[in-house]
Amino acid sequence: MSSSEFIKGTLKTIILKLLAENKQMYGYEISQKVEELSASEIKLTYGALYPVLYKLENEGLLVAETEVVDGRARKYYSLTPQGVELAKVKVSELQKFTETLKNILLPAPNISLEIWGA
Amino acid sequence: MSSSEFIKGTLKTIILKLLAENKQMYGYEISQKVEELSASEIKLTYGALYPVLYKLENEGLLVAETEVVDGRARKYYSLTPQGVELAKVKVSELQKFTETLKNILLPAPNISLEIWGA
DNA sequence: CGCATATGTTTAAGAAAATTAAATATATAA
DNA sequence: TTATATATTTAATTTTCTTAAACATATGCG
Repeated sequence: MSSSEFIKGTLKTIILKLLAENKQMYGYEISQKVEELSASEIKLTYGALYPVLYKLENEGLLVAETEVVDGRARKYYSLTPQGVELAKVKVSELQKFTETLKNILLPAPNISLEIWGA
Repeated sequence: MSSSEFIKGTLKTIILKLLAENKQMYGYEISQKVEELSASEIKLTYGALYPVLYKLENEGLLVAETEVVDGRARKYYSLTPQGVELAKVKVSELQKFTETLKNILLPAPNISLEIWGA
């Protein structure tokens, strides 16, 4: 599994967003969901995903609950109230950032001389 | 100066894009331009900006030329032919990524039952 | 039965990248 | 002379990601 280099810095927000929408998800499910939503463009590495989940849990933004399904352990994560609040803020900030980025990536407008009255 | 956490991973591409458009820029100018284009949302830290410039130079994507202007040294960077090529690729990739990100951040569609023929 | 594949989590070592902060240097305006 | 703006460099620390492996189970295929 390899991920787009661009995802750096946005992974935390993506996880918060998915949990805000799905209430309960486990790590593997999150990675599958991101792959699905991105049409396979983004493939999370577990080495990146799980440490972020632990960190969010440590920060009190997520709570984990382990369940055994089909003989395998699954750790379901869900947002705490603080997590819900932060998800809103971060998603909004990231949306704004993508707009900004889009503007930066736009071809620079050709300043025509007429603007200057010429 | 502090930057948006989201810029991580995209800085290299932003620099390539600005140089593709402006032919010649120096570090300070790049940081000012990004701040301007982002309506002050993104403020590059020099500790992040300059090492990226050195790295791009080492990779043969940029060439630097020092000039003294008003008694102060300025290091102008411009793209090498490889840099020009990479700029095209990276900008295109990042544009695609922002579209993907937008989709992920979109509210999840409510799957209505009628889709299933109910 | 054995093997591959899919499902799932954990974690360690190393590399890459960013943050923070300070040092160096000059011009100009107040 | 003091503050602000311009401009680059770089070191220490922290954060984050990549890569890779280990551990564990279920299922489908030949």
